[in-house]
Amino acid sequence: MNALTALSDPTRLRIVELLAEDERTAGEIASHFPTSRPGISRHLRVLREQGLVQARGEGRRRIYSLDPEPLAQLDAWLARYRGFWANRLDALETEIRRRRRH
Amino acid sequence: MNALTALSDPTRLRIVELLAEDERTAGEIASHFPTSRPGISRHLRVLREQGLVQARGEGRRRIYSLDPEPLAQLDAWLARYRGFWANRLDALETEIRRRRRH
DNA sequence: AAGTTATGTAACTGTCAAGTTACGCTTTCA
DNA sequence: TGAAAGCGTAACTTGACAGTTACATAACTT
Repeated sequence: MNALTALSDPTRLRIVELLAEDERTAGEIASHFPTSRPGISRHLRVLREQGLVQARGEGRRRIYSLDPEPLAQLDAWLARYRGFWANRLDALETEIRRRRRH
Repeated sequence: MNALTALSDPTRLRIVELLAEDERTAGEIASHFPTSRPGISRHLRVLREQGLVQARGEGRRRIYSLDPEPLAQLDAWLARYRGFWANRLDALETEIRRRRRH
């Protein structure tokens, strides 16, 4: 559940939200925060290491995009406990999900 | 998204999993970890403060149980991005969810 | 070629949180 | 009633991490 540790920082959480909208360069991302650019660079590194984002180089800039895999994992983890706050519609969701697992 | 910070610690994550099975006393919980009992006590405090667990006193012991609310919130947050790893069945889920919001 | 832009890394600092031991309080039991 | 059981809090230590400034590198631009 590495997504949890990566997302526990509010800045990184926000970065993920930004990248969910659209991919962005490191600079664009940094411009959304009061934090210095190197600081953001390190956050991006953490997100990369945890597999939450991917970076591809394009000329002198690096374009970051979201990699949903860890989020999907987190979602799967949560699904196990979804019964706790379930109502009928949620039960249906769970059923769908269970069935898809084949 | 306070669940994220609370669950970023692996011990606390495990505690939540334990309490998802069944409610337990502080001592029972602590017995599952190498950490000292006071250490666990502090983790429980964090979980309490973030609303993830509830404690009720029963004689000289405290019985902890899971409060799913923050997990439900986290689930709702994730739902916004579920499209990223979606297939058709997931799209149906989203639709259900959206509709329930009334 | 020289300067500027885009980005990452290095080294340092300060804060916070998780761990420990020692202690205190309340409840049970012999 | 005194001892033990069950928990929590206090005070301290230590390690991790987010933030900063300074520097390095690579790629456009003129």
